[in-house]
Amino acid sequence: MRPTLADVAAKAGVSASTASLAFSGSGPVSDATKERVLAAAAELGYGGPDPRARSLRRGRSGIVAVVLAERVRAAFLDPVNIQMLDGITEGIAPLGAGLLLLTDTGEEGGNAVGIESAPVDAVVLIGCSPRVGRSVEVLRRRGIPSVAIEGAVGEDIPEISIDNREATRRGAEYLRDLGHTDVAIVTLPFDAARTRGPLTPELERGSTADTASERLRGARDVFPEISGRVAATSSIEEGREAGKVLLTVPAHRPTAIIAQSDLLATGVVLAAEELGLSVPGDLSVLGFDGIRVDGLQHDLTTLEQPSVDKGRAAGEAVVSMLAGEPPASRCFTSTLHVGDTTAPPR
Amino acid sequence: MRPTLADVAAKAGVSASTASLAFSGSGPVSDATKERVLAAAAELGYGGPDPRARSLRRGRSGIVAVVLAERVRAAFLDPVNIQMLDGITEGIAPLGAGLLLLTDTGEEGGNAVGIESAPVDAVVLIGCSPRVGRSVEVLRRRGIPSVAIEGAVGEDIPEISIDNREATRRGAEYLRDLGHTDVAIVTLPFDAARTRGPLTPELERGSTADTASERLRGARDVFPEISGRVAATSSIEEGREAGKVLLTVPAHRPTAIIAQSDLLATGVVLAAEELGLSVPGDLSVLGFDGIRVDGLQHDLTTLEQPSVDKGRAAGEAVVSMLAGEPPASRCFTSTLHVGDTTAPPR
DNA sequence: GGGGCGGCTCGAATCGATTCGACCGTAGAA
DNA sequence: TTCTACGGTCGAATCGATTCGAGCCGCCCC
Repeated sequence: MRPTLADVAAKAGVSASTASLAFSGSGPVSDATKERVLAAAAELGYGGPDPRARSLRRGRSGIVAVVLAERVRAAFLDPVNIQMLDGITEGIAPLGAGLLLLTDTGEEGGNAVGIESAPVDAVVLIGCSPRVGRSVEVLRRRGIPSVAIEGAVGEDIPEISIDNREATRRGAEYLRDLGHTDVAIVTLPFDAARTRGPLTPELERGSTADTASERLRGARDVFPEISGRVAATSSIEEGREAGKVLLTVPAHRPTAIIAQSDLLATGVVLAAEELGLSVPGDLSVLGFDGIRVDGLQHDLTTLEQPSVDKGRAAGEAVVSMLAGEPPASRCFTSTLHVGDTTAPPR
Repeated sequence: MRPTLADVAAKAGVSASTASLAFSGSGPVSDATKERVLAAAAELGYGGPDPRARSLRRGRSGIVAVVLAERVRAAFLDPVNIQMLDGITEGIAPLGAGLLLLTDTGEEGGNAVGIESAPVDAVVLIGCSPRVGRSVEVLRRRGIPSVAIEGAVGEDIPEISIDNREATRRGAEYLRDLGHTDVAIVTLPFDAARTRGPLTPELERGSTADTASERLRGARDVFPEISGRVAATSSIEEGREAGKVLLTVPAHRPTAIIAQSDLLATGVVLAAEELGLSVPGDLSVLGFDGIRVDGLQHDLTTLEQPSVDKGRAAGEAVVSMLAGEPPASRCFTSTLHVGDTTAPPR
């Protein structure tokens, strides 16, 4: 058996309470006693108070969960997510808590630790679908503060978002003002199944992804008849594929493409160039996010969103909720960055 | 007060033990009773057993910690780390555990949850310095299985590594066989302070980074007099800066540069091209890792290491240690991938 | 010398669930 | 009819630490 605090206390000739005081540092303990306890601990090979017991008693575990909508590798492919993660880290810094990575991939398999069974103090949901509703209900019951970034999951949980629709509209207006009328779109996936393919009314109607829907609405505000492709995820590769399909219909080739993420936009640019089209000469491309895509030769025209701020806001939100303050949603605004991937149509 | 299992049991008219059985599913409970308990729980707004209490009693928390050597954002900049993370996820899948992200950034500040105070079942250290030695000692005392990836941290903790020295040597030999004699190197940082600058004997001597040291040795095996620059981190930007410095000394410009990571190598390629040098015509560049750098026009000549496998092996190692099996180290081998960034010198 | 006060230490309750062995009633077997 | 077996339930101990109020002791001051 591994030694416990009680063993250490016994060895040091003090009570368990005193030994606890000696370890936690707080509370009045004479130096002599403290030293005796520490010595006893060292001798017994005691590794300090068990975090499990401590967290039960204290009611805090020092862990904040981050729930991703997709598997870890996929999520981290997009720098936006990493930036948000970084922001969250900053936001919860006063808590000194660790980040527990969880994924919202359908039901939890068997013994899998999910949102419901992890000893966490708070939860940040990133881009989660309403599918997590049931889990969120459990969190509410347990009184675990939760915040959602981009994704409405429940009434009383605050949401950190951006002006997806308005931002996209501004971008679309910019394209229109340049003279574009023939515009296509490459969207993020609409459902949990991440169906790839043409943009159909069914897909739109069955959408569980607010971000994709809102950005699409913004585009429709300016180009009501816009059509396009739905990507399976936010990646350069997906963008390239979608771009190829959209651009190899010469009869009706668009003069501009709105992509719902910079990664997708980058893919579209690459697809265009592979097809011998010049950007922005033959094709204008508008992105979304404002990340710097490593290696892309262009300065993407895009809607810059404050990813790190979003993460930080989410972190700060759970901190204040943990402190008993009421939850507060927050909406950031994006700004149009005009780069060199947009120009008037030929 | 939030309801507890006892409250639910009372409401349902059963004992706490029976209620527990009803929730955990295991154990013989009549359907009628189970239903009554669940109904009582629903009525009371009970959110299921408290994970904290459960983990204390069971002795397992369902959480595996991953300790990174640098802050989250920095670590995830390098795809190698993400790949390893993904591998770890696969490796520990049978555990169904969540991944707790922790960083080894010096001492733990105040209330910060560190390796020592987090309720984890196992720990995977990634590229950590011996600085974590003290924490590892605590883990040993607590009997928490630990594994290190690339970084010797203690005698009895198994290490998952690759043949850093031999691999680099093979790469260097390849360069030598191509005819290069004037070769420089861009290394990963040698110390926790991440000092950037020229490669000096002091830096080398004070190294706490095995990976950088071993790869350097491998290069020295072939080019004993090799000199170069130390980067502050593995990134394209750092590689570019180092490359610029190395290549703007025309009097003694190297014909080949060995970079200790693909990100650094990419930066070197970009630096060369910015200076009007052609790769591989004027300069050969050798990388390390075998990641596909998004957007780089070249097919990097590099030493491919099995990152995902490393992560998976680490995950499997902690799983087997958790099952009581003795720890086992493992060393993978890297293979030279010849791309289009190396050629004989002019 | 007595009262009071302050600093340290101790007991005991508590956090919330899990689990093992005991117990009970009934049904089937001998 | 009695014994066995078994499904179902309950009590009580346990996991390991924290915390609050009480108590003890010594010292200072009147």
